[in-house]
Amino acid sequence: MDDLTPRQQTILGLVVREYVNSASPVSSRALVERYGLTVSTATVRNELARLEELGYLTHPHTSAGRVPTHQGYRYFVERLLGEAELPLHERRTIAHQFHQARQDLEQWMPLAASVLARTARGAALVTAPQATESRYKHLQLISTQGRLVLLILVLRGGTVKQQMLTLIEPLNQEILDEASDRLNQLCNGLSADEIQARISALPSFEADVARLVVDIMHRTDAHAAEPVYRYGLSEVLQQPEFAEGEKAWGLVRVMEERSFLEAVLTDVLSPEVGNVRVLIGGEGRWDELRACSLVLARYGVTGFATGTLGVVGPTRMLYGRAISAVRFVAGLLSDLVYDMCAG
Amino acid sequence: MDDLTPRQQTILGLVVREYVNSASPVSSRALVERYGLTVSTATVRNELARLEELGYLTHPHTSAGRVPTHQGYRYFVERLLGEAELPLHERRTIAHQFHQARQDLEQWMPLAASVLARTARGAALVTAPQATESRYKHLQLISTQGRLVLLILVLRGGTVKQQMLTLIEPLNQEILDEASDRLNQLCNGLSADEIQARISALPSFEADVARLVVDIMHRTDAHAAEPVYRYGLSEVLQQPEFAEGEKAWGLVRVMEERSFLEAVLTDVLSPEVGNVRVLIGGEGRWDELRACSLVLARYGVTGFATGTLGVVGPTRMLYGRAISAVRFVAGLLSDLVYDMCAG
DNA sequence: TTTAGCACTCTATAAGTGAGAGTGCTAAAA
DNA sequence: TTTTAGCACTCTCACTTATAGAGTGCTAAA
Repeated sequence: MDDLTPRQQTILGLVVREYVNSASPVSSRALVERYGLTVSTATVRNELARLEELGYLTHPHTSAGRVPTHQGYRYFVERLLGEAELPLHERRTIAHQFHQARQDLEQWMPLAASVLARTARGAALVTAPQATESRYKHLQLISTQGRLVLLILVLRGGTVKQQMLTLIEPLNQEILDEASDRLNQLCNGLSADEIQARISALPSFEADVARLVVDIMHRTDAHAAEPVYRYGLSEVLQQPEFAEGEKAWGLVRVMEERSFLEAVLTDVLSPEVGNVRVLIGGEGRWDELRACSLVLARYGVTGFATGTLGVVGPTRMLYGRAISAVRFVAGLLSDLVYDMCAG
Repeated sequence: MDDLTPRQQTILGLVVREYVNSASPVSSRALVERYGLTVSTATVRNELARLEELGYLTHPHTSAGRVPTHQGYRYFVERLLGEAELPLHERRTIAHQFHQARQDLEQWMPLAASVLARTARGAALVTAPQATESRYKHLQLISTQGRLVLLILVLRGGTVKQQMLTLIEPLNQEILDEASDRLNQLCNGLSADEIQARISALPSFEADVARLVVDIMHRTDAHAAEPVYRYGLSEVLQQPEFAEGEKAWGLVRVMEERSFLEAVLTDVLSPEVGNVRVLIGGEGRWDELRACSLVLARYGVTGFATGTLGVVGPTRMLYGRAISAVRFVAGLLSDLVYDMCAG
């Protein structure tokens, strides 16, 4: 993968841009006319042929224009796309929306998804932040009726888990309060294993509750089921490349099938909060995603709680917008998580 | 809409069944051969022509077989489909799965969605149960860091709301506990408006918290944002009728766009828990849904908390399975809600 | 190295053809 | 009166053929 001449870079960039706009193969004439190049179409054709030899472009057929290959998009994303930010007014609007929802934890995720989808013009995915290792913060037992008790467990990082609990014999609220008070004092800030180690010292009812708590925390750590927020799938499916349903399956699967998303995420993103990553056309590993690109990032605070967010679209995607939108929203969410985690 | 002769009913039923299986227009010969009718194809043809005159069937073109119209499906669903239940072994399997998840509140909804989708062979939608009028049950204030406090509000019916709260000056956990204890004693079982009426009698900090609580409860009652659980969209999109993307838009929209779903639900279902309702081809009111049918039901306990669930698929849907699956799962969820609400 | 010019290739579109599926109608049979 | 056999008719589907146009690749000159 030798380096391209400046002119080749310009032309590759223009082909990508033009193709992203028009959704149809780009001809040498279109490039010269629309972008006012100072060379002739023949020259452009020579360069296009060279770029094709190098693997950055293809031909759907002999007499069609050029279309970027995955490698072409990759080069575009990594070398030709600056670190542009979203325009100031968009950043302002988004920041404002998040500021308004600042207090309302449950709004963060759906808001992030819808903002991301609209800004990046793709389908957005956001997973709730998940503590690296869950740590006990607070427990509440609420008597419901007879022997049914609602257990509410708050973990560090703001995760709240609820579960039903059936007692062998009815207990009134005061006894429940005493038990939860004792557990709260004992377990504050501990991990599942640390609580486990202390169970034997507890009276029988508290021990039962503690066992359940440990169980919930283990399940949480195995990140079995933090919800995924989605938005914008229907918009993306209207793109011409998905007119025949088959092309869209991979996209719908990654949006819907948890295990598939999980596989892609663990493969593409490191567990640390870091840079935005781009997965183009499944990158050889996921054939269903041949027609899609994903722009992904982890947000949150490494070591406390992290989540992921991203944009899914056709490979013919507005990478610039998508990347800056993902970066910006990830930053906002990280700030919110930071506020929560510092405590 | 006069009544059909028994033979016409039989034939209409067979056309629907055969079309649902084969996904292509049904000819008179196919009916006679595959279902061993004791009349000739010509007789069947006469009946088919009559059924078409009456509006139950159509012709894609002169020399194609018959396809049911929306009216045809409607007649099939209302008159020809018995009140069949799912086979025992499926009911057992499903009941078992719910029994296992009995304790784990957060699992109910996703479980219901996936069971429903698999059983009814369609895309499933489930909304969390929502109290008719939310009633205060329990409040917890948890100090996080400095002036940030996590407020957890439990409502009757098992809804848990969480929200951040920024204090003017830091307060330690004991003071917070005292405040929440006082509010818990005062507000237990009250509605938002009843709490509102008592705010003036409270000391300033408690009053602030109570105002926030009232706000949250009002927002909840306006059912702004109870989550919707989905499952099985990708399967449905593989049906031949959605091969060209356009037909699928309506289906994807109803699965994804909250406001659209809301509109359909309020139009089709009464607020009371009741029978399963079927919406065929948008029933004239939603053009986007021309190619889809919805099988919907409300579950829960009228007057306490209700939610909705349903199956979305092509009009060429297994109505029998879908209806019995929706009815069965709605029953199971209602039982679970009943257990919660009785307290 | 660039460019003008031109032959060449391939698609997209339309039009035409024949086979086959399935109907609708008619007239006879039950 | 209902059912049925028979047959003409219609329309789609798959395949072929023809044509126009877009866009390239190559060659030879600037």
